[in-house]
Amino acid sequence: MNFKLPKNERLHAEKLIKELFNEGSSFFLYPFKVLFIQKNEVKHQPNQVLFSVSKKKIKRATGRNFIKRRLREAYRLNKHLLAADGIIVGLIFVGKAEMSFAEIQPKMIQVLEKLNLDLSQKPFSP
RNA sequence: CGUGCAAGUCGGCUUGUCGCUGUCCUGAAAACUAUCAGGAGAGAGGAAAGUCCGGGCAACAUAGAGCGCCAUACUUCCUAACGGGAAGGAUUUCUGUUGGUGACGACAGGAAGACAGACAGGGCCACAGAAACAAACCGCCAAUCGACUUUGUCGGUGGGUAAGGGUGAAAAGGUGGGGUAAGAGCCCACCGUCCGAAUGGUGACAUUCGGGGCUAGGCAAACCUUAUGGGUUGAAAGAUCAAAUAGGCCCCGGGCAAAGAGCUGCUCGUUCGAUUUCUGCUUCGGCAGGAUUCCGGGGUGGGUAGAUCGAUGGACCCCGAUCGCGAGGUCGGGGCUAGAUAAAUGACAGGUAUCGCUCAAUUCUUUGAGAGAAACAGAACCCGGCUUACAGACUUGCACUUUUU
RNA sequence: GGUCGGUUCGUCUAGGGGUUAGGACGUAUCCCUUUCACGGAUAAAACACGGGUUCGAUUCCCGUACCGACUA
Repeated sequence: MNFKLPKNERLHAEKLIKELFNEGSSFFLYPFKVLFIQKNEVKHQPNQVLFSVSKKKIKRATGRNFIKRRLREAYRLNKHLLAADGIIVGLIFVGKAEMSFAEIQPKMIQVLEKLNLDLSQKPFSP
């Protein structure tokens, strides 16, 4: 099983990020706000994911780095739950305190399962 | 041994699995960039932080001078530079000893500070107080006039007077003596202060001698003056390469003869044209070329997304010698030590060092087990400082307490 | 990343060295009214924090914390 997370599976293009925030669908699942959009022109290509932690919620840069690393780790170990189909996902951490990996991982699994369900219900996204 | 203060050093170590970002090597595919697999080796700090100063670097600007604005301000030195640092000076203050009737001084040790200028100028100094810069409210004093209970007291007049009172943060040099109607640097000695000279010191300044009677309240961290420095903007600076789409320009081919083009958000309307126009030839029927407009193709310039450089070998680090009180300088040898860009150092499972807590054993200070604690904090072009945050460990020096000798 | 500005009652603000820190809305009490509202009177309530300059600091200077604006 592929546990890698190279650069082409992380979202870094400014145009796609703007599109995600302006036109993507979203839902809350504490401690995350999840944004997602499915692009037809990049179908059957690897999914791209973006992690973000608010400066308002976590004041110290050290704490933000820890959260982002744990999010990345949780996604890396569980990304097989989501079919690779050109899905762009934004994971925004909205919790107030730092969380350990043992707390984050079950939440990440819930998020990916819910995302899979939503996408299968409406297969044709704009 | 313990506690406190100051200075300095360090800021856990390690095994396995799965991952992230550069570098090098090998292989695959490809031959412009770029991709994949495997291996080796590297991968946050003392403050990376705050962005408070200084410099490198880059672009732009730039005749000279002045005004303005900002910053700095004892001296000498260090440095690429600094508002940083070192050494020193004076001042203030604290402690101890000591001299003097006193004002005050001497010596030793410690601490502190943005420490130029208040006879360049204007300004401010609330309340209180007579008066806040050069002052007569109370008081003191002799003279003169008047009254009375006549050698004194009271009141008036024009004067003298800064010793005393009270107010205030601050009241016009201070102490002691002489002097006087009372007083006053009015006079003397000393202390302070100012001016000049000599000596010592690179200098800030110090010491000694002589003189002035003293003319000088505070605020410049308010305006200001003097001296010195500052061109502006910051790596998202700047340089190079460069898709797709839509414009610009050039070339080629084709269509058409008014079908159109411009103004306008759109309609109406309006302008140009409507014998399309211009040039040449002409047998006057037209023909050729160009312009305008539409369609298609090709090229080219700027430039967006994006990519590369800038950008990590440097005022670098370690060791030794040498010069200097020191900050630091010079010489020699060795080393290469993050380079990301929606932004890399992580996750999980153990072992171990440190710290106390609980339980058990025990030769009574050790052993074993258990559950914990472990700070401040994340490079963003790079350096030199400053400031702020910080669990704990170690080294050195000083002070104090207790015990033993 | 860089450059600037601000912090005053619960809220919005004035004051830029001088001792009661002012105003509006809000809050509380009383009056008015049969009652409520309106109106009137009174009261409580603040200079972000730590140093420094000064006789004296909300004001001037330095540092810290927090908030905001601009810059592509």
